[in-house]
Amino acid sequence: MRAVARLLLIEDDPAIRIPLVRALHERGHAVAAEHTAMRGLQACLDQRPDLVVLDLGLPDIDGLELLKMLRAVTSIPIIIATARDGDSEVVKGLDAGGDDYVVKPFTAAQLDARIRAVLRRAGPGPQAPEVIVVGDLRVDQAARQATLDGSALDLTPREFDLLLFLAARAGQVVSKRDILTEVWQVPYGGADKTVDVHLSWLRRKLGETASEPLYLHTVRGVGVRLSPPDRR
Amino acid sequence: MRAVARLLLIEDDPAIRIPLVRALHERGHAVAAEHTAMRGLQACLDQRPDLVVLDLGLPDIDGLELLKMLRAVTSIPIIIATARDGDSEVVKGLDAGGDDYVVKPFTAAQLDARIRAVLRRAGPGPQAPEVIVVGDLRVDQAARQATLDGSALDLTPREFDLLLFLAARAGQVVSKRDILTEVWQVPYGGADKTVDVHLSWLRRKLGETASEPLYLHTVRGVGVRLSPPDRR
DNA sequence: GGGGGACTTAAGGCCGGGTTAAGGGCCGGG
DNA sequence: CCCGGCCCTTAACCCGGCCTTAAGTCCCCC
Repeated sequence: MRAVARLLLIEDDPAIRIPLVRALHERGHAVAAEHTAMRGLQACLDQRPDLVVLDLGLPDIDGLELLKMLRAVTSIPIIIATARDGDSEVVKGLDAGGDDYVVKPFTAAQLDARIRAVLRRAGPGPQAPEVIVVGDLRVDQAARQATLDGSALDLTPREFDLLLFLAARAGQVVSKRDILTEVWQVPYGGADKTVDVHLSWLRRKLGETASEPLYLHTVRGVGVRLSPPDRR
Repeated sequence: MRAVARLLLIEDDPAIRIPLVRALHERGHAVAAEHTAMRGLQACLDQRPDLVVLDLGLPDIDGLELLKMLRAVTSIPIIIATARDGDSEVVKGLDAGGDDYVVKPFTAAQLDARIRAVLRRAGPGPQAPEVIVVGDLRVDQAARQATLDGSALDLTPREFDLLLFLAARAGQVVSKRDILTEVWQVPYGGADKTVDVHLSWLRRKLGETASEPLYLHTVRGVGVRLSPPDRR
């Protein structure tokens, strides 16, 4: 787990927000705070926090709507912290994608414990081993280095990120939209030709072309898949 | 996610246990129940449930101790459901390894929502490859790849969609009307000849013809059925 | 024997993806 | 502070394959 978790608190009431930021900070978290849904959404995309604490009663957009918007683009852990204590509210909040739901008033100690519980479960997430091996391709995450048949590949940062993303999902088809949002960190953009260009360069460095693929198989209409070459 | 989650409820009070088992079962879970910590531990090791709902006030061993014992050997999601509502109790429960903490009395709806939230986050364990197998034919949904006798089939997007649609309904006759609306996504079109053409190409790639079918059996006047070849 | 549904093959248009080249921005070094 | 290089983006063009439409033939069933 990360030494210090980066939290984002989205809460409009200063009487709650300010002391809560202080309390969470004292408990060893790095805390950012926003007071509207739109600013919270923006901060979420910019900062990529480890966890979001979300109030439902926001001035501009209802928190449930914001939650659904966030869930459309990210799987960041989200804890709902709100005054709405109705049973159906809790169910709706959790089903909309919330990881936990605490009702005001709550103590900082309990919120902190719930934060730690959620982070513990979400943390390792998609088990990211140090080095991913696909066929004769090795991708070393920590060293940010990839080798093919034992010889190092000279990759640019984006190329490595792209290769790492694909290697972590080896055997599965990945859409270019997913690549764009996850690797390029853009919420939604039409210009996915950039991905094509980088794929092309990656292919060249892998010693293959789109028409004679070894590792990067394009699945027309869907995306690309990284899988070991057919030995025949 | 699994079609149906296998839950284990550890709760000594029959006045709570019995209706709760019933309520969770009605909500689509497979529920087992134990009334002591030791039996719960044993059941946990034997059955390997997908999630445990744990009461803290058990007759033989305190629930917190049981939680720590479980955490020493497994990472199964555990939701604590108890009457102890003290703040420090919640913190201790979560820090001991609980994934969530609900205080009695709670509704079955809320517990169910929390169960779903925790399961969603704990996710499909290692991996859940969605592969459909019919005879020597394998259809891998995530990889969008089909293999026959172990060798990969080179299918076009529509061909794969068609094969997947049929494989998901293996053994059943599917009308071309259904294929047209589901695979081609057209509300209603008379030109279902396109389906015939694709079926023909699919047959060729499967190494069969309509007169010598292996997997794709046409049912005249009704539609087509995908089923394993007769071994002779 | 006739009719109709089904299968196959052929041809053409269209769209998605690949590759290359040029331009601009950022960063490090001189 | 300036310069140079690397890297990313954008744009343009090309290419190939896939889907559709059309037409012909077969075969089953009436």
